Amino acid sequence: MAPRKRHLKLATFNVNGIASRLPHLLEWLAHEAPDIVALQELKATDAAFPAAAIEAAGYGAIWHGQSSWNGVAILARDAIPVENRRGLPGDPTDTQSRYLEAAAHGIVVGALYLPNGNPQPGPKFDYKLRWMARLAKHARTLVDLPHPVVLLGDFNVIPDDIDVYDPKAWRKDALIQPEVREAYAALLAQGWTDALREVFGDEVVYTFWDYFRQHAERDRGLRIDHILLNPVLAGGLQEVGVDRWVRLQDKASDHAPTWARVAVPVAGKSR
DNA sequence: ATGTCCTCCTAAGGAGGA
Repeated sequence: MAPRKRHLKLATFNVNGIASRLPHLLEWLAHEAPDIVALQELKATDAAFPAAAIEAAGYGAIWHGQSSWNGVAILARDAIPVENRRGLPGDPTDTQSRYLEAAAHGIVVGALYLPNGNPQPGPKFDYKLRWMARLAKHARTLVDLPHPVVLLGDFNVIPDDIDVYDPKAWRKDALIQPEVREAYAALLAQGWTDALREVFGDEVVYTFWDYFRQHAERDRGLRIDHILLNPVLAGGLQEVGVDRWVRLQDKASDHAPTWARVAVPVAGKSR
């Protein structure tokens, strides 16, 4: 008998303020029914997280908030994520809420909001590079696990020139600097599969459009929200997508929900 | 160089971040 599999939709969405984006989030959850969701830029304290509304929508959640900035969460449809860790190891003085890790639906989920790093050069860029080094060190402990692992979120990295509408316009930006691209490439080289690039091949796909000059309407965007699969999970990659309709709504976040559909063996039924 | 949107602080716009 063939091993039984089930399909899971894994998504990441930088909401740019959970308080102002809650209606969009709930509409998107109802419409697309992702199984696992990583949220970034909650811009809210733990107490202000709208757990009741999200639970009413059918999702269990864990979150790591912070006043004004940052803030990440993991949602699971009809399940409560089991938390593994909050915060990346390697710097006890780092107080920014940017990493949360949990198990849900049989998958290890590392949800991250990588530092923007602008202006560059400067202390914020240095922090970005240090954070990426810490991420790589931790990711190394996850990639070869015998379980499915996904590392997803707003990476604030433009991996290649195809991932930005105008590389020259962004050449001084932290998201495109050679050190940042090299750090991202080195992370992938551990054995992670960049799900969107894997499926899109040499086709352009964006996940973020800034608020200036009607860039969303004109489709002048960046690909900076990424979904990385370890080898166990990459074998089941089926389909990817970006829900651009969410970005084109009124009062939208500057990011669109980005997702990958994967097939995973049902626990205990396959070998 | 510019533009736009979100949050906080605290009562009206300004600062800081992206």
